[in-house]
Amino acid sequence: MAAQVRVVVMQAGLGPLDYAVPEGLVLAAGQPVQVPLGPRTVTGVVWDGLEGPAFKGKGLRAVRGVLPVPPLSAPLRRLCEWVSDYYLAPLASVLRMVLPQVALMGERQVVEYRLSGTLPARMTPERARAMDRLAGRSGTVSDLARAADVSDAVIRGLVNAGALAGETVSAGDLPPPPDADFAPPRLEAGQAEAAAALVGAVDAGGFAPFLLEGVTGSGKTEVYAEAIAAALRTGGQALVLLPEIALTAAFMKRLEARFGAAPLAWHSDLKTSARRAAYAAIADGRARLVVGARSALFLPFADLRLTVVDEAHETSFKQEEGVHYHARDVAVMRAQFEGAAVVLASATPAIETRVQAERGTYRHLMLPARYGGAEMPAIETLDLRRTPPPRGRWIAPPLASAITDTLARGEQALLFLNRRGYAPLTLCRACGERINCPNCTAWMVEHRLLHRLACHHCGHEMSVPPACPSCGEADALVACGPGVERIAEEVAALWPEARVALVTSDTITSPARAAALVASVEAREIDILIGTQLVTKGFHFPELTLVGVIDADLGLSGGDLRASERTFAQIAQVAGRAGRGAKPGRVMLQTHQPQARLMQALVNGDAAAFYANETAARRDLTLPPFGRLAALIVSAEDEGKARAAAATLAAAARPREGVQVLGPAPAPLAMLRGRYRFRLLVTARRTVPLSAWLRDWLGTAPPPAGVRVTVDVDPYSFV
DNA sequence: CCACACCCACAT
DNA sequence: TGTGGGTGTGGG
Repeated sequence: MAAQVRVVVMQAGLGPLDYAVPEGLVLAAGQPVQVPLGPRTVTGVVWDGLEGPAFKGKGLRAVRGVLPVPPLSAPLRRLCEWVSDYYLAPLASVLRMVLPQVALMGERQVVEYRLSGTLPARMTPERARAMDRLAGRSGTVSDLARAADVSDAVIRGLVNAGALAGETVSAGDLPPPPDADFAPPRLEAGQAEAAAALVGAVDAGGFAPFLLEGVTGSGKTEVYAEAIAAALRTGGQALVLLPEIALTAAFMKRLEARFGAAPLAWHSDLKTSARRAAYAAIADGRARLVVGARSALFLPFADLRLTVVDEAHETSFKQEEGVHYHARDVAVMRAQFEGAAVVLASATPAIETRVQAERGTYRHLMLPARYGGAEMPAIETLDLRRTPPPRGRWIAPPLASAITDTLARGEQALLFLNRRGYAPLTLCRACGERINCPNCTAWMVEHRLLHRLACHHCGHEMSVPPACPSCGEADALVACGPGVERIAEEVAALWPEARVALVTSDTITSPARAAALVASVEAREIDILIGTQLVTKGFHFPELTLVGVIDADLGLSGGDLRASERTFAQIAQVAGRAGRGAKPGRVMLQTHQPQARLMQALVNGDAAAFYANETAARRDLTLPPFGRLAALIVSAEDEGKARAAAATLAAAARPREGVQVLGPAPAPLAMLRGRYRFRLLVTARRTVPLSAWLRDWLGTAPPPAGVRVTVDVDPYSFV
């Protein structure tokens, strides 16, 4: 009998398919291949150990050929299976994260374009926009289209018009290898002890999960860098996952200083050629130290000895589209399959992670003090009920005078408000109309810098209408509430001479922009930073001594089970930006409830009490990690259809001890991208095999045409 | 996921 | 009689 193999084709909804192996072809498990599927040739991966009856029809078709990449390793295949199983995603969807299209093209030459300096004969708004955004960039047509947020046709038009010049390049060069012993730091006693534990685990090999906890500025990076050094010395690879790739520039510099060579960065901004080279180098083990966002977790490392999840409490590690996985949890699973060490590093670990450490599942390493003798900043609340800001302003007098003092001393201040844009709501003074997104149940957010209203959920944009769209009254629209742009306006009015930088995902759009920002802050060219959560992460500015939190209560509203934990972490993180150098830091929290437990814990530096209380509350209510949750969103363009499908699905649930199905209820975002949404929430005891139960349930109740059901196991977002 | 067949509505 | 859009299905 001729040899045959089972192949997972990268087509969601299709199970594994059997193919004949042509004479003379040797196919290892994990090998990416091309196979015929109906009239087409598609990509798939040879897979081992998949259940299911073999194809019994006649005329088994044969594998067409092998793709020029090495087979996916057994640990990576087991990880894919686990992710698929746990998060209820088709194996094909998981494979799409492992094998980005570009990885499969092998060594090939590509043409990269850059602005030539000549202007096209005909200029259009799209062309102008593209050229504006492409200054200083190069890449393939599709890279540039993505970077400029225009279609390929615009880029091709510019190429034909001579405004972009092409150059044929081969796959990019790799950075030189890092040197484990290039510049080892002097560690303080507590740091050295933690580092020794990590190094010991890396040297010993085998699965070893750690929680590395230390206040902001306690030197966690230096500690886990020793574990990276150990992984490098064994000849293996190390991966550092960061929550936000935009702010990695400064981080990369620190690692470069330690290891004498820049790590390999893996992020969505990579050009095609660089991405392909990086993929190949990671797969054959030449790339030794990789830094990336959560997608880097699925790279085909040849010999991964250590994964570090930095800022492991960050909720942005939870993927909210496609496969709804949590990178922190998947990192731990990958380490388990690889037989490797994994370090979750954080100043404010998530309750899930703390509980794992308490249970002894993770080893808990604690760094008690700030590094180099720096003190923790003094945190105080500022009662907005007693000293409110003047009408139409958001900075209360005590914070304003603290800023004035800080500027007078020549030091830097940071104002934090986790809200992009100018104002979250535009209201008609005449009729009370609120400007909503046409596709979502959400307000349109004014972005005054762009002269636009934007929906932060679906991306819908419109210009600010001159008159109320409802009653037609002219000049009646007013901006309500503050966003960071509005704070910047207020700052400009109060301190006209101060140099201000606005730090949001709208202004820091690339690692290059982030690097430029860091450089200008370090060079003392900036006096006041104003930012969203982007500024809470990883910055180290010695001259920054004052942090003002514009609205410490923001984020506490809404029925999110992690709301107060997340707020605590966010404020603790942004507070940690203050006083990291020799000068002491001061933090002011503007709040309407200074007596609240959360505010008191921040003021008293009593994280332990806060977390103990939160943990007890979760335990009492059997919420994660003491119970399990899954959220299902049933959506359709027709509201009635979505509602009916959700009800049918709920009714089809098979009763089981310890499992409860709640709902359906309209989802908090009742309409998103033009689809009506209903939500079901499943609660289960920790001992229930939730994923299997969900799969069984959903398998028996397929949704009708036009209705989509998305499953979110361990949900973080409750909209 | 995606190509294709099939059906129905509507235009020519 | 043609055609375009929605729907359903098979694919090894």
